[in-house]
Amino acid sequence: MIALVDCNNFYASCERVFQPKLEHKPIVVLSNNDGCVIARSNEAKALGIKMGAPAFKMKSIFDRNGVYVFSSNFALYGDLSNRVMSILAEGVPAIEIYSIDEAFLNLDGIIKPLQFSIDLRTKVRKWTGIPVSVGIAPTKTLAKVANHIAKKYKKEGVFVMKHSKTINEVLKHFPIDELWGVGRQYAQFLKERGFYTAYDLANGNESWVKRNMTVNGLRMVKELKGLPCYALECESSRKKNICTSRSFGMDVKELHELREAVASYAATCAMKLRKEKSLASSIYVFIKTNPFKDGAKQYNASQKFILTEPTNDSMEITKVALNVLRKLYKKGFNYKKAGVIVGDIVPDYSRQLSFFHQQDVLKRQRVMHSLDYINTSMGRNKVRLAIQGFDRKWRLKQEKLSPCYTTRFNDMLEINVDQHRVVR
DNA sequence: TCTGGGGTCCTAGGACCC
DNA sequence: TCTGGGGTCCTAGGACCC
Repeated sequence: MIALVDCNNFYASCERVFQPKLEHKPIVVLSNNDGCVIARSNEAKALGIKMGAPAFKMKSIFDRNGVYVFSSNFALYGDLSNRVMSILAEGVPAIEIYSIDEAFLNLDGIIKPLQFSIDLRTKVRKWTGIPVSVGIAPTKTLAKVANHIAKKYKKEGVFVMKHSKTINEVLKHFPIDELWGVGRQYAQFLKERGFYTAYDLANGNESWVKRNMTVNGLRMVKELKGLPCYALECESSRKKNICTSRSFGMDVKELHELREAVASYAATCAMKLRKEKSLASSIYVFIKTNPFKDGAKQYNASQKFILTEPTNDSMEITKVALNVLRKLYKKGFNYKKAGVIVGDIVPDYSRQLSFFHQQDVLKRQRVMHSLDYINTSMGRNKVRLAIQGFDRKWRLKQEKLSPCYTTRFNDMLEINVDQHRVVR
């Protein structure tokens, strides 16, 4: 059996951990740049606040209902995620960390999955403050279904779906559009052809499904029937592309500002590559104007550059990215977003050093190593390329950022013991 | 004023190889 | 009359996930 453990309203729950007064209060977390709603507590969902809704359109609802609004604080969420995952990893033979707030667990050898999961859930809550739901079933797709049921209907937050009678009963009431692997397009397509529930799809004609929904659709049908098609992926696999992109906090017109931003994104990509022990062979840069601005002149441009030798050197990648940017840039537009994607990634041990540049490459590797060491121990961007800029006016808007309670000394929670009162 | 930021996989079609 | 059979690689586009 496979368990899917999913943190409830994860980002909102993270904000609550160090501010217990937010318990039972509506909370939303906004995307970068404080743009859209990307997480909601149950109370916020009950107010009808939709996932992905633009924050500025929701402002009156926020004000009227005393909604607590947060900018996203990924340092906090990432750290709490690591804590949850390490607790889950104890006591099961294998774990696949599927996303920041979800993990599949292999329950082989666990005799009482239900009691085990209830205990696990209590432990995670007690040790981290994060509430989780657990769905248990013979396949990943069914575990996802079970998790939905656990979260929605089960007080104890756990649901086991083992026997085909239970499975069929659940699938008959499970809307097709909530299935893992059915997005908006497939949902509409399937409904137009009379498939409304997971049960309808599970009993569909397999070759028809394969023809219309590719081999992935076929796998989904088999998994719904209890035949596993997706194994647990426990080794984190090497990324094939790495992207760093942001919207700007303001309109950006000038090349020198875009250069700061693109250089920063390129350097971040290089850092992510080094963290993965990978090298990239291609660098793709894009810039775009704001598509939501009515009547504004629009311009989107992008270009890929293939390197002669793969690299993860910040200076090299930045230099190439800036050369591409120079070709893309046109004066007279208000740019809203830019990004860098490094691709054609290979492991760093596969590097072929060129005969002529061997010494240079080794020297630069040492520089990069020192750079990472300083920035890891003393704070992000403590040492950076000058071109990345100093005032960085284009940076994100993050007006409602909570403290990094667990990852920054200055943000640590202070408790006044005498008065039994939390000071911060 | 104001609309996120990451990823993956599959397929078809074209170009090319022997 | 009749024109093979097996591949790979690349790209664009479309779907999905969190």
